[in-house]
Amino acid sequence: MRATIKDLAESLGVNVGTISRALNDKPGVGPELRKRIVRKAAELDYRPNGHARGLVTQRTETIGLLSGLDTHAFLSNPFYAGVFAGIEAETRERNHALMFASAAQKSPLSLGEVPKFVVENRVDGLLVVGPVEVNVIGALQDSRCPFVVVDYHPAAEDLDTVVTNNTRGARVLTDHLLQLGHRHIGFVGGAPLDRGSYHERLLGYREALENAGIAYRQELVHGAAPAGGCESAMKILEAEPRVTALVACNDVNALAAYGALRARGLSVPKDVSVVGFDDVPAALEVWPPLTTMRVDRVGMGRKAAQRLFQKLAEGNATSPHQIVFSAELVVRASTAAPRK
Amino acid sequence: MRATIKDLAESLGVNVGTISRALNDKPGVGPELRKRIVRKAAELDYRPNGHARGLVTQRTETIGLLSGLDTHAFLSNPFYAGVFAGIEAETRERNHALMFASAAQKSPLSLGEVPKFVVENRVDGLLVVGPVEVNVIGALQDSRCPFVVVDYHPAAEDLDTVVTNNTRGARVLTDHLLQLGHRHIGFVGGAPLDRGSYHERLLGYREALENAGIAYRQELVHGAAPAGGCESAMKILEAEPRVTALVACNDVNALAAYGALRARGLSVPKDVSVVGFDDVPAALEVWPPLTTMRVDRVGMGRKAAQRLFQKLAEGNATSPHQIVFSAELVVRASTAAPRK
DNA sequence: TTGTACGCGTTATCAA
DNA sequence: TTGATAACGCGTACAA
Repeated sequence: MRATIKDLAESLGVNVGTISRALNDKPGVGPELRKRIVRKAAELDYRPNGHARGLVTQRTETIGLLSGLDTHAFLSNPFYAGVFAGIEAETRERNHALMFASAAQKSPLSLGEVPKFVVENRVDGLLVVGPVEVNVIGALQDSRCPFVVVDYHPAAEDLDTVVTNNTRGARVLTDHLLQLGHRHIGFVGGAPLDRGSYHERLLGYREALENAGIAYRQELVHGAAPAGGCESAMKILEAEPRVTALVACNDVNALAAYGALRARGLSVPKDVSVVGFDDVPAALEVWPPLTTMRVDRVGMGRKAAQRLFQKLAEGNATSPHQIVFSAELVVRASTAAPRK
Repeated sequence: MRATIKDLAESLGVNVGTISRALNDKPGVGPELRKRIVRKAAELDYRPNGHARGLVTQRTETIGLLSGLDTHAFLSNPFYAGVFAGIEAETRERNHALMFASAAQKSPLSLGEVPKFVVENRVDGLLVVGPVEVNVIGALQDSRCPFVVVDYHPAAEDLDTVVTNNTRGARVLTDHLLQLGHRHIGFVGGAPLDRGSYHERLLGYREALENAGIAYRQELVHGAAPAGGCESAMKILEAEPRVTALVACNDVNALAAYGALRARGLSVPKDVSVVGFDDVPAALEVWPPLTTMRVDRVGMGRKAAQRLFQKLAEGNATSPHQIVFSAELVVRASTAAPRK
């Protein structure tokens, strides 16, 4: 059994209150006694019990990370893995612990329930990563637990968010293809496509087309299942064989589309150019290396955590910030002028 | 402010003890009163405070996940992502929360410090995933916090572990190459290579070679940095241009080796066959699809969590179990007979 | 069946 | 500067 503050007090013949003050660097303890207490604490390997402390201070020094996606899908996506890593780094540096939970579709959380660790007051604040059901956002607001949303910005909600400029990014990518001379350009989607980042990227694709005077065609847009880029690309090529370029909602789906093209005997970029989004490590390892938008995913995670800590310090009363990260076009070998 | 058990008691005119019994399904409450209490609790949205409960029960209904690697490296590896997902699923189904921390090289944890959430009694048990410093294992044993190690088995320690049969797997892979007729086979390593899974895979590679009467050559083995498969493959090919096959310590490094081969104008599998380990999703998406060992990583995570819960139930006194998962050879298009 | 009261390990507010 | 003691919110023996 680990030593408690009481053991420490008894072994030194002083009061527990004094121990507490000494170890928490509060005034009101003689320098000599303080020395003795600190030494004895190290000797007994005393560590304050988190629950007891949390009970009285109402702070847990813990923050929660809530994924909008199913856990496996979340972690398999290098983008989210980077955000997670950034959050973890910032959290660790501030001496806070990190809890994880997922509010995926089918889970009770998606019905507007708040994660266990929130209702039980075991986290000081929450980082919501990725598209979550709107119910969840509502429940969170009711819970009065400070939170910041990363990579998602529900329309018409005034929240603290950290997002990428998705629409602009997709427009830049599509413009790149248009400038190369492409006219028949498909969009390989992801799930969900009706909201969140992929939706915004679809919007950017559409904007770029319309600016170029090219009609938006529903049948050139496909994708609902997570990591279903291969299937989506297949469907697009069936619907319109003249397609010479594909904009994918992210790198993972872009690389999956490579497979579909290979299966049809089409080569990248000679027959079809492909662009992705996120610049995941694999984008550089495949052949041909993928043209994509680079996003500072670790930085986004860090920034979101920083904002959350700021809210915690300021008492959750500050007006919401919307922080936008810009993505940067990285041209590689997966894009070229269309054939002939 | 969230309602406490006291609020609930007062609003019903009964005692807090009765409330506690009613809500925890303990005997000693009349069915009628119990009904009223349950209804009122729902009405006030009462949830017991985790700290207060943890303080008295000495259980937190939380388990910790400790990564042996740096967080980014950990999450970027689909193998570990799968283990994480399995752990999360099992944990969630048992109504426990999950905390995450990393005991990477440079962190104070690696010097034998135990994670904050362990010393503060905020987790009931711990899952250690991947190769950790031996100091950490020692500290954990001293802490008397029940734990299970996944994908790592320190030599000469009698621990609860869940691992893959790495040596056998690498032998199977190498035998596959030998049967195809390869004689000059390199090994693309990873970090760490002196212990843990990659070390065991190296052993299996070595065993297979020696069984086939082929001398083990130090210069055909390279790799220390994480995800340094490209660089390692380069060095091996420089050291011995006659190499016709590469065994990689995992799929991620195998795919990185593809890049090195492309850079030298070598084609897979015509010039050089490549095999990986883990069967990550990308192994199927690249060209050519990778011959590899399939590992049930989600199952390993689940199993480890199950074992941990079993230990918690049985009071940590049971003798350690070593659970070994077998990997399965998946032959795809990245392997063929050597040229000529 | 219900109520009382103690204790879990801290921090914080008083007195001394 | 130090000590005593009351919270914090809950579970649980024990008494009624």
